[in-house]
Amino acid sequence: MNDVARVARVSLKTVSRVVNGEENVSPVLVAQVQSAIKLLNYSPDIGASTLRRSDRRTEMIALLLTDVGNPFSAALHRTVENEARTRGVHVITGSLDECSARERELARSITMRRADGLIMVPVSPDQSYLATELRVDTPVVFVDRPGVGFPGDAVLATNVIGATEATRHLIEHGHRRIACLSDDARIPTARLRRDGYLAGLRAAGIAPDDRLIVADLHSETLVESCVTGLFHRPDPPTALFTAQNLVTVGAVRALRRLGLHRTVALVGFDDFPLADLLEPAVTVVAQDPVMMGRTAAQALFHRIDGDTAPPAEHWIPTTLIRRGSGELRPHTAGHTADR
Amino acid sequence: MNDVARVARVSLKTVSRVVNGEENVSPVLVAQVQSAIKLLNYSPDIGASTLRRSDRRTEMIALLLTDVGNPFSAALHRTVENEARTRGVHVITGSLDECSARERELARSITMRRADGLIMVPVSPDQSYLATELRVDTPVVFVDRPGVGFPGDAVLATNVIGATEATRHLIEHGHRRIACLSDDARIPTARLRRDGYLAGLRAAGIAPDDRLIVADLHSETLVESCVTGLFHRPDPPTALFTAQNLVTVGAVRALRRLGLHRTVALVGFDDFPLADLLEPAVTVVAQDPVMMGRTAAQALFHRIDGDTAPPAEHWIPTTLIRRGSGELRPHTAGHTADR
DNA sequence: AGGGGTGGTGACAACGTTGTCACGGGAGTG
DNA sequence: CACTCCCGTGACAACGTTGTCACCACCCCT
Repeated sequence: MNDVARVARVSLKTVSRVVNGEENVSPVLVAQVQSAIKLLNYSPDIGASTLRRSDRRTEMIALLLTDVGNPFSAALHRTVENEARTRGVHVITGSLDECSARERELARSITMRRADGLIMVPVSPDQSYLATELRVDTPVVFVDRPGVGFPGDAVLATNVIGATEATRHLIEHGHRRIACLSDDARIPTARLRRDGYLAGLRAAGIAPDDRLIVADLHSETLVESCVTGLFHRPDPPTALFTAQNLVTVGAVRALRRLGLHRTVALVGFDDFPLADLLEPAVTVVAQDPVMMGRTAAQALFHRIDGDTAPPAEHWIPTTLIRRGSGELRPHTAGHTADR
Repeated sequence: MNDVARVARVSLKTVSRVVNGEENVSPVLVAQVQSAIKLLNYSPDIGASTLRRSDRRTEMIALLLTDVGNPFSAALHRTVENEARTRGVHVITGSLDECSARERELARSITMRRADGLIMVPVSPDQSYLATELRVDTPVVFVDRPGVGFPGDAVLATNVIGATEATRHLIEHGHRRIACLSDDARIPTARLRRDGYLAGLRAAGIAPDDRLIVADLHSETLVESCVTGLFHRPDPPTALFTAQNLVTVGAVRALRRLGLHRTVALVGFDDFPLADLLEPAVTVVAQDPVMMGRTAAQALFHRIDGDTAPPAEHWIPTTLIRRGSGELRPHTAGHTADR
């Protein structure tokens, strides 16, 4: 910028004015400065600018997801990016992998980078550390799961309602022995979806059977062996409710292998690409990651713009999508656990 | 930092030394400074530090993808992030959407943020603008497609070889009328894959039939209507080679609708989740996004570390994965009883 | 005892930018 | 004609850091 000023024969400040499009600079000087900028390939340094400006905006927001490679996270990311783009704001992302240490580490890093705001899928059981870690007045929006111990808006899917609806749907199709398979029980959404499942059973007067409720299925192979185990027991379920994406896919694989995919009903929580092309197509309770991302971004920008209302919860409804697997009726003929 | 110095009763510089873990500070002062840091919740400002340091590293790299929401991009992103994480570097991403203007816009923004390096899937026909846009000595690595007009390493899949292999595979299973469906012809990979297809035909002495070669299928509905059209003509293909992800999925949908999915063979370029669970499971030429991401990141960091060798091309091999759809033999029932 | 390290510390300038203030001059007002 | 006002411009300090240099106090040599 110094060089530009020298070449354009104006002061530093005038260059600054031109670069920032301020008013009250004579057209002659504007032209001089602009041609000097072009001549020197000058590019302003946003970091230095941020340092000096009074508002201290970096025009960057941070987005901490479970895993930028997974479809739900990627969809969120894309929506947040779209929303940020309209404001000329950049998104800087990180994958947490359900690891608390990683969450703190990234929060610290975000702070050192002075992001204007933070959208996160909280992973550790408690976010109160943000109070000291984060710079004051950095707004935080939690997505998918509520934050604990730190005030921030939350954007949440209707997990309980959706799971109840899935369960009721299966019950309405004649099932009474419905298994509930979920991933890591420490994840709040997993617990809420199981609660919804239990509520669905209760509403129909069905006593839950602990042997049909399995948690901590955090890998696809675990899901497969669990499902296989269920159907090698005397009193197998006639339907499955799978409380997460990867669990659903694992269950499909297992049922396929057991030859039961046209026999055992299945409803999954969270939609996934190609669910409609499987045979049978998979009935799911779909979340709306686009709506969640947009809502979160808009909430964050409101806060950045100075909204100081108390933290709000935004509930994004889920939708039951009937595709076939959830409409199978229970088979009365003896089950065929192959082999 | 000023406050910390005051509270710890040391100079600014000593605080800096402690924060950066420099040697030759007496343990007593280190302890004083650290407790002052804790007391004040001090967090260093990486922006200010970057501004002053002689190396000017921001510890951020930029990653420009076609769309962070699409599985191939998301997989690349995740791998690059992993690689960057080991070096304490952040990744800042952007989606280009095959839009040249967006590419330039983001390149400019990256420059203003002074990213240490850039990994990009080039979208516009020419990247020579980077020479003036980018800060000198900012290394660039192109992924998936070569860059034009600007020197940078390139990490490329073996598109031609992979497409030839797919075509040969179909020919070996008895097909002679093989359609080639690809997306936007302006995308280099689309052209290369078509070239590979043509080479495969040529090697087998099969004359290409222009009516079986369709490009610019940039939406799934377009693919569906195209496939439908192909099979309503007198001389339909017995096999399809689809040159991209979404095209493959569109073709699966169309074949399904026509009831031809067990009749017409299909090989797709680029793998996708659940391809193995469709019926028939989809044979693909799989790219290796993990290897591509890792290679790109490593190449970039080498450059950042000062490697000044001339730009290199890294070829990442593709793999034919036989799953069923590509092993279907041509049906003789139809018009031409070839066999 | 004197000379040459070396280890620990701080003063100060500088990175690239913008906020603040001051100044000169021309237009508008009484 | 004097007074005010505002417009266009620039000088200067400051943002939060770190590189450079200088300083003092010690220790180890001869």
